[in-house]
Amino acid sequence: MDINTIASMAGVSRATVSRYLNNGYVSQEKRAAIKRVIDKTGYVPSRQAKTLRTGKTDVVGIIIPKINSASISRMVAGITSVLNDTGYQVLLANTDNDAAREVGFLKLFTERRQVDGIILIATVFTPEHQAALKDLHVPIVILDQDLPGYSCVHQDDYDAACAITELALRHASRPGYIGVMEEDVAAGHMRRKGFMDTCAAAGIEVPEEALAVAEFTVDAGYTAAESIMQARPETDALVCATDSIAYGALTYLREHDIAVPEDVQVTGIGDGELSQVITPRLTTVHHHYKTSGAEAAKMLMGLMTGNDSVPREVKMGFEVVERASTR
Amino acid sequence: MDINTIASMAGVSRATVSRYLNNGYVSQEKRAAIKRVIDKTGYVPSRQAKTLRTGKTDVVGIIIPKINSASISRMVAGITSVLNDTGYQVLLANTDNDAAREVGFLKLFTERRQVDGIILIATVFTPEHQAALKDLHVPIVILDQDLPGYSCVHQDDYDAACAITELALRHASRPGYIGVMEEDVAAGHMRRKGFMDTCAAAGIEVPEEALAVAEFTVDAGYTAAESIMQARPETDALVCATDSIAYGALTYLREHDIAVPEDVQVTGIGDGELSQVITPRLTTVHHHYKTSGAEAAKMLMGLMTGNDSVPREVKMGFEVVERASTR
DNA sequence: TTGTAAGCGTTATCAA
DNA sequence: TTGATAACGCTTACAA
Repeated sequence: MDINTIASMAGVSRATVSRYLNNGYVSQEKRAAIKRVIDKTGYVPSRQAKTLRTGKTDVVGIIIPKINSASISRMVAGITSVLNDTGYQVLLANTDNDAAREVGFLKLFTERRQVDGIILIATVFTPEHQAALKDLHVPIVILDQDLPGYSCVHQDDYDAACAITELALRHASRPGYIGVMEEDVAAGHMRRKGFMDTCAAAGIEVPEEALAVAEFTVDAGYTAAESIMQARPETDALVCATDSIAYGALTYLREHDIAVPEDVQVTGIGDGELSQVITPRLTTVHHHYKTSGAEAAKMLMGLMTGNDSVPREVKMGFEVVERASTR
Repeated sequence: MDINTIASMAGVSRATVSRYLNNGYVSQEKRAAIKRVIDKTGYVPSRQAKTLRTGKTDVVGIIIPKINSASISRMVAGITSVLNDTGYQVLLANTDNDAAREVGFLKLFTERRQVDGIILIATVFTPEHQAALKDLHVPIVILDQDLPGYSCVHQDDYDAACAITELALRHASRPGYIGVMEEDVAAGHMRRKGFMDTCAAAGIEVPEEALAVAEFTVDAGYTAAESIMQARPETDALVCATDSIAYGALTYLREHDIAVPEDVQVTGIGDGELSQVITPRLTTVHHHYKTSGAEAAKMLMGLMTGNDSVPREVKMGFEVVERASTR
């Protein structure tokens, strides 16, 4: 069932059918005849052939480090919600936290000309990333990370960390910090810097042993809290780079009968669905992850349609959510 | 940069280059010459053209009701982990819990011949689903639901519900149940049936007001727990169809100073990452979601390569995880 | 072992 | 407003 079949059944040339399918420029009679045949046969044009001819795929590639993460899945939900409504489909690449694979998919998508645009949720940017980004010949939007020179949508990590640290410092003077790797500029570097700067501004010097680095998991949060509390038992606040890490810290403190928030305050960043469910309910920063995904998708649409060709950077707002894990 | 360019640069015909790219049957010299040219130019064959010619897309479509759900994202992670290693790519369709869209994507994927196979994580099966499934001309695997006649991978929902209910009944005689819609055979009907049958076997009659139906969310769990506890304050156990619902129930009980597990026991099903983090740690059933996703992907691979053409049903095992929310 | 030639199903250009 | 005709970039008989 191809365009030729339809054309002959409708008694027109295939060029006319093609016009019917696309712009228009077809007389009423022919239009009706073609419509009738298509309705009857259920003909659907071949995507591949169209793509081969036009170069447009109507697919956008999205590259993510991990799917089963609360923040990332919220961003993906935001992306798909706007893409669904615009006729684009989503090719999903999950790198499993492997930065090399990230570059691999970047190349794959563009070399094979499989996508009209890309949304990249990255953690680190290696020189290989930079090179691959340079070679891209489709528009790209970086999500959740701020890479100068590229269109991106990201959280206000520095200010969020400052705000939550300030809140913790209202009733604490010996804070500890559990962060993630510095190479992750957004969640690692910026949040840590926000914490450190705020402490410094308050005249507080944070000793080395009150600083820990963890993975993005509950277990890692547990272990990091343990190491800080053992090295410096007088710690009276644990500021954590993510909610998951904070969950782990809370678990450690509870198991060791350290009262939260009386003895030690705990804060997170991100505001996962469960932060208001754990005990004590977690004070954190609400980030608009889903909205940022939608924003990125809209921005990419703009770039793909060529309306919007200047790179823009969108920094999302946030809200401090004060709950029971701080005083 | 197409196959003709490479051919003429290497001094061979494009058929030879094509052979080089695919099966073989090329002399050593030509092979070397072609390799040199390809290495130098970085030529990558066009996917579209290949697909147009061969009909194979090397893409599998996956249809899911929701991305930001712990169980679903674990299944997707399992799927992508095996697909990544086999050279297939993933076209992702998120229906946002809209069953009509589910059918829409099913049709879209196959009519456009965009995928070589489909994995469907569905909740309900309407007559439209059945019709669309009939019309499919690519292999499909149903994940997390048992649809007779089709290849599927699903959890042992009935036995899991029985097991967890039995555990709760060791120290309870007036249990309540918070389920999800019956139309969802796996999570709705089977789990509820497991609960009811186990109660009946224990000689317990569960009154109407101790039965609630909720959405798959924490908030819905809270509300449902509220309605049961108000209608029947002597309730001494709340068996919940999912962990999220159980989180909500725990929150309600805590806010109303009802001791868990002393006054009311609470159980979930699914074992999300956070179930061991909340207070009290949740007794639940561990389902191997990620593994089931991987299993489904492998099964689909078998169907697509034509090795495995008989539909198979895989029922995953489970483990009861006894923690602090039961006695 | 290699080359020629005929498609795969579209869209776009150009005349009519 | 319509219809030939030439691509788009590849694979695969078939013949050499």
